[in-house]
Amino acid sequence: MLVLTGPGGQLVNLVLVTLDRPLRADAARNRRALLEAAAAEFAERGLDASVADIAHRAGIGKGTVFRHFPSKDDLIAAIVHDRVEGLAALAVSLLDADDPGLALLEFMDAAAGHQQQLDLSFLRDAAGVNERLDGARSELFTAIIALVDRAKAAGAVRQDVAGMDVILLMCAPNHVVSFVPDADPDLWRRYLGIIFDGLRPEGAHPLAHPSPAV
Amino acid sequence: MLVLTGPGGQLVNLVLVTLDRPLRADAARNRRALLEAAAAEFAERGLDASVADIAHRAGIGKGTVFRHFPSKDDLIAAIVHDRVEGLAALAVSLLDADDPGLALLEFMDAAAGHQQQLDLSFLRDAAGVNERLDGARSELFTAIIALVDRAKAAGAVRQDVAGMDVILLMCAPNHVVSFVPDADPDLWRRYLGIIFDGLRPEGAHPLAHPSPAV
DNA sequence: TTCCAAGCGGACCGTGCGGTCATGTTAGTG
DNA sequence: CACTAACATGACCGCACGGTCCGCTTGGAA
Repeated sequence: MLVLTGPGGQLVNLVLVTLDRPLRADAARNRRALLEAAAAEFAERGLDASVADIAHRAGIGKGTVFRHFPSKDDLIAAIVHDRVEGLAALAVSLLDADDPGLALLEFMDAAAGHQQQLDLSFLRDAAGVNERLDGARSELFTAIIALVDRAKAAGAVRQDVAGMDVILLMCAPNHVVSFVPDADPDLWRRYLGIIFDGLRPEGAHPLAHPSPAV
Repeated sequence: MLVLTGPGGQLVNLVLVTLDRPLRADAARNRRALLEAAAAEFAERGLDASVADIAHRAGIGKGTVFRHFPSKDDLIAAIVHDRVEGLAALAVSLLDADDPGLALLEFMDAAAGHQQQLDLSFLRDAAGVNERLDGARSELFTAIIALVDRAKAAGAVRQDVAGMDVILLMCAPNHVVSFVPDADPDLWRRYLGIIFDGLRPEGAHPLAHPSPAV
């Protein structure tokens, strides 16, 4: 980052956008190991896992972590970006499935499965910090909303449910399961089932509160 | 705490159980302010709120906090104990309501409302550390299980749901809502509605995974 | 009014964190 | 080879936290 003084005295930040020179072999290897270790560590101990532990797990020095990512938040954002992008691609691909209701269920299933490895709390914490992440996130959100709209049109989910509801509720199964120690790794499926049943039209009771805006 | 050396050389800890001498007037006042401030701070910033901030909010010194509670965990446990006890009393009182289904819904409503002010994550974190808390918690759990059993017997909730499911799911609405910034404080009611609909017998689909043990 | 145990408070300590930097190492080009 | 830019490293820094401690203040019984 180059910092200059512009006319009027205000600071001008010129961010040198990654002119993606290919990484040296060792650097690329370390970067892969780092991302993998960080994902594993975050999955096991949450976002509070220390950079030092991550570096150790990756078999590299702590300084190397900060060579690849300027801050811990950027490291988190990189991992999250990958997941969000993957989920968005899945959501889009499910948009032309035969059964819209099943497609939505399949998506929520995959989303919960991914979250098992990384809590989605970044959606709250890492919003606004990283431009690329924000883009991927809104791409994911619009795909989910389309998925929900199709399911509603097909009568597979209740009419008073909105895309945002699914976005929020897909975080619930794993969170709920995190309370039970030594839980079966598939336990979240039970609660996804219950929650999805709550989204179905049969036996739906009027909701007391409107859905929040995206 | 008195630490002695017993026969064989091992340490013997004699915990002087609170021989509840009445607190001096100022101490009682400070203790009330402390508990109130801690509850508010934890509600706003989570369990990571610092002891120093809590003390400042209560208008007392940091040392005073540790005079009343030997550690931060004990402070948390005290607050949690109160809430758990309150919820348990409510659950028990709802056990002889006319409509078992409505009683369960009412309980979950109250539970979610309380959690709005204090995440229930203590159930995971503070287990095993505090004996009194463990007692209150198991009291709460058995009351909830009874509540669910009554609702099942009345046909108000699906047969394949267990008490533990409700215990876990009652944590979900507030967690889900925590992702939306500046959310309406009543938004959790929407998701409680959806989740409770998922517990109803109408439109229930078989669940893939059995309920965890208590 | 006296007196002291109970209570108070904030300077202080050890620890672990995210992040930096000067120095040493290595991949890859010629 | 040799040579350099890219890269790796871990000691180090500043900070904020939970928790301690000791000198001071005060409630309340006599």
